[in-house]
Amino acid sequence: MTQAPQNTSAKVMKLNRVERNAWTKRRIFDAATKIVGKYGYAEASVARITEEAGVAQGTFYNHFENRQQLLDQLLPKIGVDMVRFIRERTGTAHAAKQEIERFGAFFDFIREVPEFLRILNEAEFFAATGYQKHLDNVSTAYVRILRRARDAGAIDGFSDEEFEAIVHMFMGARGYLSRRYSYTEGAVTAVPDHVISAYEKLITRGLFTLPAKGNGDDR
Amino acid sequence: MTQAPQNTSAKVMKLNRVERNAWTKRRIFDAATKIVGKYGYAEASVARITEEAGVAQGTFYNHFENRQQLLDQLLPKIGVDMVRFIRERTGTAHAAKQEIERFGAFFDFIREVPEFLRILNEAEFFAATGYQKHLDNVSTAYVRILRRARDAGAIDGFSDEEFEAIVHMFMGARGYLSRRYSYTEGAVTAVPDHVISAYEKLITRGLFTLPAKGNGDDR
Amino acid sequence: MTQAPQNTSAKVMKLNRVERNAWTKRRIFDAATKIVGKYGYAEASVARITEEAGVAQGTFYNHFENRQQLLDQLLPKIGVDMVRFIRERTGTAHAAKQEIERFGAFFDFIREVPEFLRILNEAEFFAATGYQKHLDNVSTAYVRILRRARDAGAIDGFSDEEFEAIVHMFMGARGYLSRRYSYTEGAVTAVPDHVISAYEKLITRGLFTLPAKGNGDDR
Amino acid sequence: MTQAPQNTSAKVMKLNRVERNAWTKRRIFDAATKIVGKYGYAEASVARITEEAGVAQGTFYNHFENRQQLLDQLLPKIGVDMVRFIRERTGTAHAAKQEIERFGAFFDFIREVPEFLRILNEAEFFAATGYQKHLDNVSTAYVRILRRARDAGAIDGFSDEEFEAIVHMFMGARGYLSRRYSYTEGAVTAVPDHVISAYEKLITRGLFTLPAKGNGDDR
DNA sequence: TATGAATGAGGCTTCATTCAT
DNA sequence: GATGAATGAAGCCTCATTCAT
Repeated sequence: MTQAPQNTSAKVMKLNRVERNAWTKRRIFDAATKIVGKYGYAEASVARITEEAGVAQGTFYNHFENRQQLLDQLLPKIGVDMVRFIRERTGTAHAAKQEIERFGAFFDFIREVPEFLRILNEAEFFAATGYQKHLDNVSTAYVRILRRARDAGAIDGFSDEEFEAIVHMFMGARGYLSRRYSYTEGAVTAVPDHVISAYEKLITRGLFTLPAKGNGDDR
Repeated sequence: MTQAPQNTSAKVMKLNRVERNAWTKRRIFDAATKIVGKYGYAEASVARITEEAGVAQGTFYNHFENRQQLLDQLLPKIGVDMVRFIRERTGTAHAAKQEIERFGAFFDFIREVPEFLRILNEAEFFAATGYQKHLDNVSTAYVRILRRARDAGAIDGFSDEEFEAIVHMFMGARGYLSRRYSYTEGAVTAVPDHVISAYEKLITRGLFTLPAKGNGDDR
Repeated sequence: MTQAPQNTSAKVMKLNRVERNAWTKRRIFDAATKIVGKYGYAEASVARITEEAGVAQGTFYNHFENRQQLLDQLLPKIGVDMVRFIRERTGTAHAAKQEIERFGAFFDFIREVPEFLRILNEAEFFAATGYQKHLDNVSTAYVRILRRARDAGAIDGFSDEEFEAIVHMFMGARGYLSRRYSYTEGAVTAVPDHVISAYEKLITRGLFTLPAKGNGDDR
Repeated sequence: MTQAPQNTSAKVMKLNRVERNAWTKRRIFDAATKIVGKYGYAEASVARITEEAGVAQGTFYNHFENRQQLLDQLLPKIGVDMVRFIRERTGTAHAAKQEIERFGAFFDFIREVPEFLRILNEAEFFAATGYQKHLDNVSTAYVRILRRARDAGAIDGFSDEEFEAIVHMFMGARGYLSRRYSYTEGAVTAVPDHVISAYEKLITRGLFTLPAKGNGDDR
C-alpha cells in the first residue's frame, strides 16, 4: 500500500547513497500522489510537488524524466495496490457473494487511500498512458474471474465478449458511485448500505421483473 | 440539438442590435462546443474559441464573465438535447424494453453529436459545476422513470434510494462503455451488439445464477 | 538604416492602433538589435530584450512567433542596409578603385552601425537561417559586380566559380579585419590606413613577386 | 594530433596515481573535443562531456576549474597541432608556392581533424580567451614567415603592419572558404580545385588588371 | 580523487484577462 | 458592443556548480 513517508529525515536515518537516492525518489512520488489526490493532475505542478516533497525543483528531474512520466506512473502503481487489496478481501463463497465482496472492498480501498479516487478518475485525460495500462490490468483480471465463475456454473449465458462489456459497466458503475457517495463534506466516507444492496440485487436477479410469459411484444 | 452556425454573416442577415448580440454569443458558444468536443477542455483556450467563432478575444468577455463560466454551460445545454433525443426514441413497450431503447439511444446520440462524449466525460474535472448540474438533471429524470416502472409493476423490491444508486451505476456504465466502444480510429462508431445484449441480460435477469436453494453458506 | 527609437512615447505621439502596433514591434526589434550588438545572441534573452524595449515579456509574442524568429530577421534586415550603404559610396572610377571604395565603406558602415559586427559574426551559429540568407544576398551581388568588371576588361583570367571563391575570401577577410582593427577599448573605430593599403596592393598586384622567368620549379 | 582515447581502461593499464590523474583529465579533454566538434560549444554541456568521457560530472571539477576554462583550452591545443601539420607539409620551393602549399594543407588538416572547423569557427564567441590566444599564435608565426619571404626578395613593398593585415585577411579567407566549401552533406570534404587556383592567382598577381599607364583617372 | 544527487537561477512560452480606442 | 494589443503570472525544463560520502 502506498504510505506517507515517515517524518524522519534521511540524515537521521543514516542511509547510504543508494538508499538516500531511493528515499528521495519515493518522497517525490508520494508527494505527487498526495497533491494529485487532493488537487487533481491539472494543479499538480512540479513546483507544488517538489515543495510538498521538500526538495528543489531541479531535483525532480534527477528522478523522473519529466512531469508527465511521473504522472503516468501514479495510477498503475496504486492500481496494483488496489487489486491486491481487493483480492485479499475476497473469500471463497459463492461467486455472486464474492462479487459483492469485491464491490464493497473497492469502496473500502477508497477510504484507505483517499487519493485513489481522483487519481483514477482524472487519469483518463491527464495520464492517458497510465490509465490505459491500469484499465487493461483490471479488465483482464476481472474477465478472468467471470470466466472462472462461468466454468464453475455460477454464471450462465454470457459470452466472453459480453464479459468484457459487463466488466466495463462494473468499473464505470464504481466510478460514478464513488464520486456520488464516497464524499461527504470533503472527507471520504463509507458507502451507504442501500448502494450495496442495490448492486447485489442488480447482479443477482437483474432490475426488471419480466412479464410472466414472453408475449410477442419482445424482440 | 446544437447546430453549427449558418454560414451567413450577421450583416447579411440584417439583424437588429439585440439579435446581433444573441447571434454573436451563439457563435462563441457553438465554437466552444466544437473545440471542446474535438480537443478537450484543456485545449479550449479563449484564443482558440474566439478564432473558431471568428471574433476578437475581447468580444468573448462581452458575452461571458470568464472562460470557466462558458465551459460550465456546455454540458447542461447539450445534456438537455440528449435527454430529449432519448425520450423521443423511447416507445411504450414493456419497461425493460424501454430501458434497452434508452441505452441504445444514448449511443445513437453520441454518434449524432460526437462532441458530446468528450464534453461529458471531461466535464467532471474541467467544468465541475456544469457537470453536477447535468448529473442532477439526468438522475432526477431517470429515477422518476424507474419509479413509474415500479408503480406499474415492472420493477419490484427496489427502494427510492436504491434507484438513485442504480441510476448512477447506469450512467457510469454508459460512460465507460462509450469510451471503450464508441471510438474506432478516431471516428465515433456504433457500439457492438454484444454490448447491448450484455446490458439487456444484466438488467433483466442479473449476472449470476444463484444456487437452487440458499444453503447455510451465506453469512 | 536601423535607427534607435526616438525617446518619445506612443501616447505622446498620438498614434492610431495600427501605427501603435507597428511602433511596438519596431521597439522590440530595435531593442534586440541593440542587445545582440552589445552582448551577443546568447545573452539576448527575451526578458532582456523586452526590458530594453520597455514592454512586458508577453508582448514579445504578440509580434514575433518566438525568440529565434526575431533573431533570424536581424542580420538580413541590417544586411540590406549595409549593401545600400556601400553602393551609395561606390563611384564610377576604375573597377579596382571601386573595390577599394567598397572595402573602405564596409568599415565605415561598421562605425555607423556598431551592432552590425557582432550580429553578422555570430549569426552563423545563432541565426543560421538569417545568416545563410544574408550570405546569399551578398555573395550573389558581389559576384555580379566582379563579372561586370571582367566584361569591362578590368579583370582577366578568373572563372565564375573562382569569383565565388574570391568573394568568400573577401568577405572572410573583412570579418577578421574588422574584429582585429575596428575595436579599440570597447569603442568602434576607423581601420588604420595600412589595412587599406595592404588590401589595395593585394588585389591589384598580388602579394608575391614571381621569379623573373617561370623555371621548372612550378607544378 | 589530438587522438581518440585508447579503448583501454586505466585499471587494465596499471597506472600509478599521477598517471591515472593525467589519464582522466585527458579523457575529459578528448571528450570535449569530440562533443564540441560534433555539436558545437553551446551543446557541450558538462553533463554531455562527462558522459562521453565516462566519468561523473563531479570529476570534471577535479580537473578543470569550470566549464569555460576547459573550452578555452580546446582551440589553442588543437591549433598547435594545425600549425605543426602545415609546417610539415610546406616545402622549400619558391615562397609563393609555399603559401599555396600552406593554403592547401589547411584544408587537408580540416579533413584530418574534422572537429577543428567547428572548434575554430565558434571559438570567437564561446571561447573568446582561447580564440585570442590562437589568433596571436598563428598570426605571429605567419607574419614571421612573410617577413622572411620579404627578406629573401620574394615579397616586395609591404610593411610589417601591412603583413599583419594581410595575415588576417588570409585567416579570414580560410575560415569563410572552409565553411562554404568543406562541408558536403554533413561530411568534411576536399575543397574544389578552383578555390585553390583562385587563391593562387590572387596572391601572385592580384585580382585586377590595371590600366596600362596610370592616367589622371585617379582621384 | 571519484561520485552523482541536490541546488536554484534563469530561459522560453502560454494564456486568461484587461482596457483604451 | 467589438477590437486586439498589452499584461504578467505561472508552467516546464536545463544546466553549471557544489558538496557530502
